Amino acid sequence: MPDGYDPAAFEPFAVTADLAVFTVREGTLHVLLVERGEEPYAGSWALPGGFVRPRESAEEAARRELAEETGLDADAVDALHFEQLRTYSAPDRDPRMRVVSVAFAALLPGLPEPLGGGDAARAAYVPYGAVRDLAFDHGRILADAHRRIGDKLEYSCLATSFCPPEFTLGELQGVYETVWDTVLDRPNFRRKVLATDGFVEQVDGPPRRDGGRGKPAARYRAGSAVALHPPLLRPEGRPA
Amino acid sequence: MPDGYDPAAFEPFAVTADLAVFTVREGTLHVLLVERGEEPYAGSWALPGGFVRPRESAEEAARRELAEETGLDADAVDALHFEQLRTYSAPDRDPRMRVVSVAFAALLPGLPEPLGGGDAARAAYVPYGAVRDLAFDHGRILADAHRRIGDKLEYSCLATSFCPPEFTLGELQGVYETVWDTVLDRPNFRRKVLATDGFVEQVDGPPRRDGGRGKPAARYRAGSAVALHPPLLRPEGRPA
DNA sequence: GCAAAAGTGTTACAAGTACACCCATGG
DNA sequence: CCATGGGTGTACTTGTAACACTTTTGC
Repeated sequence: MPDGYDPAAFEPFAVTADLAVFTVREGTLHVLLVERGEEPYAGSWALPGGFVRPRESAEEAARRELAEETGLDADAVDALHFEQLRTYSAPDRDPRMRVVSVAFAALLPGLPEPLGGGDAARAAYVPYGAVRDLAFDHGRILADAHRRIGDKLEYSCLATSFCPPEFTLGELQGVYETVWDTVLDRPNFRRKVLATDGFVEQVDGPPRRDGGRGKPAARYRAGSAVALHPPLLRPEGRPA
Repeated sequence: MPDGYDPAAFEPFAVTADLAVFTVREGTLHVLLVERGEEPYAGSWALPGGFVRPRESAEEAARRELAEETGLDADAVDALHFEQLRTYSAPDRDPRMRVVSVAFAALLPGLPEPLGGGDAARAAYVPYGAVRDLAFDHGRILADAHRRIGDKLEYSCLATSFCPPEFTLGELQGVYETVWDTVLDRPNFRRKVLATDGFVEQVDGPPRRDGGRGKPAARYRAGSAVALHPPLLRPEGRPA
């Protein structure tokens, strides 16, 4: 036993990994939520998550839980952007017992992934703006996650994680506009992205035809860069 | 009991709060370390920290532990900059039992604070560059904390937390140069800081005489701003 | 032809960089 | 009078914002 630790003197702590999973669908930011089946908060929506098992880290638990909830296979989940947010440890955050939650943010490309089987609980992608009254302190966690993702778009190449393997600059710009709820100048956005080494790289071959009107767009892949120097700052004064 | 949680099926988790406490002393970045008295890692240096108690959050535990280690009174500790870093949860990070550590970074103004009583263990401010072979994964935690503090100097007004209540712009610049291990252009630094509303505010009265040579410097206090728009970017290509 | 989306060019302005230079003080 | 640190001025370069304009497609 560690010095200063008397197991009998401490009520047990449980450790959970909770996830704020974002995706962009049809120009709207969505969050993956599950409906709780039991008290407390039965019938409320909550973030997906679960207990960290004895032989796994919080990161491993988060990936495992996400695979279970979404039905994605392990390889697909491994490829996703995952990021530890922070840990929520207020003593009363769960009325039943002492639960410390390590929160993660994850980004899904906006594909028509149906929610596979997984747990019996109902799960759905809910528009971010329509989310209300989550269970526990999950509303707070979700708000923190949203702020973090928005901030990270400024100085990292994160936005490509919201896109399928091949995408157009218009789609990439849509990610920024959706998460920031703002409108960007297309010519400037384009120059900025292309001027950043390793942010995106053009794919050879015929341009993208997605059924819509307008000129077909060139296709791009995510590049090898991670950081964005200089940053792509979000317009401050005028939020759309 | 929460659904899906069977206390008997899980070995107990212990939760600790560990601290990376930085201060600038005589132009060098220092970290507060404690010497371990017991196995494992007896005789090694480690980050200060301790177990989260049943009725406190990890943040409260961190502040309590810091007060105990440094001998600072509670009010002084409450005024310090505190920031949750991330949580370290690898199953084998402590060989004795399952310990999840919520890590924090804290900044002390560089005053000649002697280390008060506190625990029996030896504690010291160690130059950051001289730190080697910390116990557990504390080396990793400390490196993460250092990177985070350095990054935050760029886009927040954090640097004033390293300074006493009144300081000169030269001292503030010294904080940046010490943490980043670089040299900044004084005129540009000055303009940048003064151009940022609420970063610092000048104190009336006679200029600062600190015994040294040179023109006496005007004194400043930390302002009310928290963020730095636009950021004060660290020079990239030429470190020092 | 017209709307819609992609892509190019240009201009005006703000910000960051790299200096040269003057000021006040202690030794 | 000179070394040292504080403070001002300025030219140069880079990055951003705003906007006009051309191209290629579907209807």
